[in-house]
Amino acid sequence: MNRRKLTDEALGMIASRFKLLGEANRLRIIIALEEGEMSVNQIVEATGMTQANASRHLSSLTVGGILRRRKEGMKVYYKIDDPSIFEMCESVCGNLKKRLGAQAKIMG
Amino acid sequence: MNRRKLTDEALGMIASRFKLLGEANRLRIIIALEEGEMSVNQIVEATGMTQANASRHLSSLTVGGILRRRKEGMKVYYKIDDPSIFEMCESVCGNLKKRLGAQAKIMG
DNA sequence: TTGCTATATGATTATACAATTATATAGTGA
DNA sequence: TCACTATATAATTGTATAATCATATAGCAA
Repeated sequence: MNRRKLTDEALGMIASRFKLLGEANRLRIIIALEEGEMSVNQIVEATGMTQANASRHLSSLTVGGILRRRKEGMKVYYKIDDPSIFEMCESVCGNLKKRLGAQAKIMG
Repeated sequence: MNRRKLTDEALGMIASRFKLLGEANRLRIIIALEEGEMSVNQIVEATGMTQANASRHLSSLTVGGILRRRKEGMKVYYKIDDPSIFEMCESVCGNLKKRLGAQAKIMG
């Protein structure tokens, strides 16, 4: 494994992580979980997604290391495992506000 | 426009921004431009992409507010317009390292 | 066992989008 | 004008993936 290869691999991993955040429904899940741990059913209710769809997204977020899964009896609870994503969301939000503000200025 | 609608719209915008970063070739462009402004041809050489493909990605990065475009004679120069993306990349990198480190530990 | 609840997953469809090829546009000089 | 360079874009193709429906699995209770 040479240096160039490593760099490409790392790049792919970084891209994957961003891609994981690049979906409104997954962001909905993350935002819902900012309050704390929730069961799948609670997440389904909070986000308005179908159970199957929520389950799929929960799975990819967990594999991607953003969420953590805990099973208790019949229920499965998810929570944020990587709080740094909130900083990133804030960073994006801040920048969007700035851009929108600038646009609003242009529009008059 | 009610509050719920606004929230969905904002969510979509945030997701779009993350999605923009969720592509290895676009990250390649961004990393190349960390050094400073470059012409399209320079970017093509630096990243190894085809000219057409690079142009497409440059366009979406510009529309998305990440790059800025400047035309000078026959050439078009691009540069980073939103330096906050570097913080985000660092944040992701840091987290990946942590995760990989933990994995390495598990593997022994 | 049967039946119920909670979650996950297989199969399918539809859509988004990255990559490529060929071509168009714009700028420059002979 | 013609030829050349630099960049953008239309048309196409292939692939990834989000959403849905139906079903499977697991845990619990009667």
